[in-house]
Amino acid sequence: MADGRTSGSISGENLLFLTDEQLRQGIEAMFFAYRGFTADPDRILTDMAYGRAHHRAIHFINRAPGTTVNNLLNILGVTKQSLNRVLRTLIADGLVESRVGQTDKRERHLFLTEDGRTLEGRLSDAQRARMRAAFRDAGPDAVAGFRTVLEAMMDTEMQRTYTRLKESGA
Amino acid sequence: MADGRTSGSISGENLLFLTDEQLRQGIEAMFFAYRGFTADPDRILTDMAYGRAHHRAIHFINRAPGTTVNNLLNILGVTKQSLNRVLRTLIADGLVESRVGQTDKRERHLFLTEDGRTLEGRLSDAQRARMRAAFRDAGPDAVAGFRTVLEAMMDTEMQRTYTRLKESGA
DNA sequence: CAGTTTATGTCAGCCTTGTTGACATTCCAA
DNA sequence: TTGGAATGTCAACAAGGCTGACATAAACTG
Repeated sequence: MADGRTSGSISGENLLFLTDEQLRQGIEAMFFAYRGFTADPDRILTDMAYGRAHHRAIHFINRAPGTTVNNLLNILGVTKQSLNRVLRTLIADGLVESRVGQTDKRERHLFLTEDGRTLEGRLSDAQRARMRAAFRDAGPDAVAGFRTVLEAMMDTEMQRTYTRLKESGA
Repeated sequence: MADGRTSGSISGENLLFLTDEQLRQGIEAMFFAYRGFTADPDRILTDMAYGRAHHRAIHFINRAPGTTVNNLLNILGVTKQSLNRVLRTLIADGLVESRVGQTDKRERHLFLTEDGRTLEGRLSDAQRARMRAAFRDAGPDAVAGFRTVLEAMMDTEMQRTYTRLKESGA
């Protein structure tokens, strides 16, 4: 199967979109598009002393204010030690506030400060601008397909996290 | 506009797919899906002493055998120093062969060895399997939309590279 | 055709961000 | 009340980005 020309052509249906060549194009599209996806916020971040990891933390703290470190860990899929380094700098720089939980004092609840929200807005605006342009160029049907495929590419665990965030949103 | 509810609702058309909330969901879908996209090859690679950078190099050398280092640099969008570290280990381990150009002796042309092709197959199979499952679940129309949006998300320079590769393919 | 400029690739060293291991604090249940 | 589980922090290391300095080959220029 490694170099078979079509991988799903056993059936009689029109499965030409499942040929290895089509899949490879999808893989490469994913690779190049992700670069574009991160390019604009990355540019903003390197001007300050931050990286993509800081952006991710800021994004999800903004999305779910008061979230715990542990919850953020599950969303981001990194180790707590790795996240901790990022959080430490964000807290030290006054962009994130960490409050000890009142019911469970082991927990730290995370919030963006005013400065944090300002930076979040800058980063979001940049990233959304590109996404908006892409969505508008592609049209609503293409966008629906885009999201369907992306969801199907996630692990079930990620899907659940994604859906939970989605539903908490609007 | 940073926290406006809709960003494109000036027009009378049905532009509800361009609301900030929809864009944010697209952003998060991209984030989670990319994790899934890289998860399977990553697992294979960490067993050996390689990382995602090695995978990318192997992928595109396989895609365009005989490519020069400089060409690969443009495709991957990293610095030559960064790529060089990866190439050096791949060559040392006998997965990639580097031949001095005959017309222009400054150039090095890159090829996968037999072992290199074997690893490439393993990685490709893993990544394609997930992509195939996602494509099949989503169906051909969704896949078309997926690719349309991803292409619209690339910089024009990347789009050109992507298209060139695509057309050289089948 | 000699000297300079350009193209290409390599080496050294730094930074971000991932990893594992060790540990302090807090909570809860036996 | 004490021992284990949960939560978060600190230290040290590895991968893979980056810039800067440099060697060599090719191309250009007077």
